[in-house]
Amino acid sequence: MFQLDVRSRKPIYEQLVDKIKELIINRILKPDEQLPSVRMLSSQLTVNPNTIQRAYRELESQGYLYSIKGKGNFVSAIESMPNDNKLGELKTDIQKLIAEAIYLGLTKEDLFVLFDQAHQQTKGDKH
Amino acid sequence: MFQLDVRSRKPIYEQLVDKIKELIINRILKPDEQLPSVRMLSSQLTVNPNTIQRAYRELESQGYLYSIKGKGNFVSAIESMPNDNKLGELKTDIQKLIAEAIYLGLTKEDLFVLFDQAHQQTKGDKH
DNA sequence: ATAACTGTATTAACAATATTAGTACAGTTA
DNA sequence: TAACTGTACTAATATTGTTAATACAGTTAT
Repeated sequence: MFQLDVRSRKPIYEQLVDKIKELIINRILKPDEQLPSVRMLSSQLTVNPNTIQRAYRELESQGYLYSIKGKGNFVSAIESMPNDNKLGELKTDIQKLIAEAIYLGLTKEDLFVLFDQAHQQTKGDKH
Repeated sequence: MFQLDVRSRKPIYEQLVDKIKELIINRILKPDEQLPSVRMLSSQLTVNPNTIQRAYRELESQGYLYSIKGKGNFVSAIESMPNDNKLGELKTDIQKLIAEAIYLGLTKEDLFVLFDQAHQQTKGDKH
């Protein structure tokens, strides 16, 4: 399910957060779908359970997951997410990267392509 | 010249890299312009010289600065930068963020606004 | 040539953090 | 009750960011 790079400078729990978030964004994991349990995933990835739990907790605080004690961790419905400031912060981040990319030669057309590709990923399996 | 947050989880040298890169991208620092010396900036910011040097070295390896021993650190000309892969990596990063933002409701029009704003920043004082 | 700047390198020490390990407790389900 | 879930806590270790002190090398002006 996951490919981790234990030698990376990026912490394992952050890699996990990124990967899982990606699966949710690309609708591979659907709302209310259950994630692997902390212990199962930890043994699959040969990583400490605490590390998995930390990733799940982080995703929960970001609104991508909700957890029920004794049952498991589940994907949040988009509507139930704290959408308010999150999109604004993302826009700020995107704008910074765009500014840098423009400096290096990015055109408006390039950006269109990126949008369309991203759009396909996130909505591709909607129907 | 800079505002640092020593209590941030983000390392000081990374904050420096980001700030200086921003000044270069927004053409506040022009090509071949000299940056403050390692020791001057370190005493201004009350930060260890090694930390400043690390930021400069990082920016140099990214192609934004070049350094001459005994003279100082200077802003690279855009033409002399290793443009090749850098823009490609940026595009990948941008696309990831856009995908996440789309999931949270970003529209194509939103993205246009971001582009235009970024474009103004980077080209605003060109004439 | 000397003085006073520049960048660069190296070593040691400290603090914060990521990760592992082990254990324990609490809720759910069959 | 048994076996699964999440959660909490403490301790030990490894890595990394940061500081500190020192030294060396190139540049520039006097």
